[in-house]
Amino acid sequence: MATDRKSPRGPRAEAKRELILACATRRFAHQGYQGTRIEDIASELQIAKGSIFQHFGSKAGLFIEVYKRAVAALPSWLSAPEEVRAQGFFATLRHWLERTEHLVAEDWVPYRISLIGAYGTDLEIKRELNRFIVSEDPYGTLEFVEWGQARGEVRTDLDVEVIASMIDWLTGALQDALVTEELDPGLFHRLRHQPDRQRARLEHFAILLESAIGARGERVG
Amino acid sequence: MATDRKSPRGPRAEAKRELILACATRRFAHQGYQGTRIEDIASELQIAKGSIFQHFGSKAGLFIEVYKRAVAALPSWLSAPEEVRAQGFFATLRHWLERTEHLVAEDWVPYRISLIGAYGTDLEIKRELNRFIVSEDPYGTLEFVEWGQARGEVRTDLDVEVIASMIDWLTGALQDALVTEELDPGLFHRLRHQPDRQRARLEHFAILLESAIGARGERVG
DNA sequence: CTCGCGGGGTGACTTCAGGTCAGCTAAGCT
DNA sequence: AGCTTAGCTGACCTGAAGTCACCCCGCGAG
Repeated sequence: MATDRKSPRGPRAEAKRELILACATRRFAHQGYQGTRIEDIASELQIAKGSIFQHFGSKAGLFIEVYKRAVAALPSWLSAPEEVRAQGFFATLRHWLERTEHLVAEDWVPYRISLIGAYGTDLEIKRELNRFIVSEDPYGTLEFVEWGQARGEVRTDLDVEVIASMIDWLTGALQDALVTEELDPGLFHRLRHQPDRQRARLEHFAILLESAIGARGERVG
Repeated sequence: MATDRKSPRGPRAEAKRELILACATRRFAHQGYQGTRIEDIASELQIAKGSIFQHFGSKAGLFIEVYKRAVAALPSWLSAPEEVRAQGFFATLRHWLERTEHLVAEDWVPYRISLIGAYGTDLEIKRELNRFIVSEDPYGTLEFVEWGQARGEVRTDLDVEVIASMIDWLTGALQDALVTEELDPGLFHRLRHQPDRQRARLEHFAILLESAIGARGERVG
């Protein structure tokens, strides 16, 4: 698929990498993966196309780098303000659910990149991205769940991985539905002009999650 | 993107459409979207490449058709055997969760196509597929949820759409994790040689779903 | 039986974007 | 100033999607 020449490593090269990444991030977010042409990035930056391949090996390599940065820039569960965390696990979870729409409005780009990584490339790339997510756990979901268990708010009768996966899958899908109409099964974009009903829907998901993983649902066994 | 010439409609043409779809389905399932070349399909069938474009307009058009068929071939929730349904909503849900691995082993192809449609193409195509899923509801999740509510097993204090979306998202993600290691955050493929532990994990998800949407969790108010 | 017609098939050709590489430029060292 | 080498360049290559002018063949009319 790609060149295996070692990419430039000097300090001068680092600055250029940043430039390329910034430009690529913007273009991927707006045009999608297929819609972004390496040639365009090069000409926007007034550099040669070959240069980009020198640095990132391939279009896929460039996207993977863009993705890692974007995802790392998204907030982790436990990075909520102290006073929110003090109110507990589900308050923290609600805090992020409610903030998602604001955060998306403020800076749409990393959410969009994360979404394009999830759905808009191909399985080869997806495998790579998934490896990254699993090994880095950038949102710190596992830690978050363990924290909730330690506080006695989250059930402890099921494997942490199972609970964390459920949270990741559900909140990920929710986020995607909020970011892009294409992925919304009619839950939010159909209520574009009724923000209070949108918020009610988010609260419904919070209720579902709380019922699912809250310690109250625990089975005696 | 594609040709807009009207595709052949005669009865003779129909047979050829079927041939192309069958071959394309197999190749998409095995090689993925990007990895499948129209040229190869044509030469396998001993027909001209142009012929395929005549029928389906573009590679994307061909895939969308393949996807619709594959998804329509998957079982809907309420198509479970009578004796299973008689045991109720969550028994039916468990029935499908447990059967997924068998069904996948028996005929991997439609699951794989559904997965490739979900993650392995691009957002343009995904929009089209999502429209299909939303408008056709091929698994009948909405109906299934209403049936569960009518039996008094599923909570009625939240919108049906919200509950149905949760089921679709979660069981979809589960299915994908079972079908393809690339999408598994380590829940199943790591336990490849311990089928009983895999089954336990599935049961854990069933428990989570039951806690989430069961009528027991309903809030008074 | 032949002729004309049109649905459908054909494959060489065009386009276009990712990827390559032999040579070049310039920054830094001696 | 001369040497070395990291990093840049852009013409070129490749490979796959998509196009289209032409052909073929089945069929009904004469």
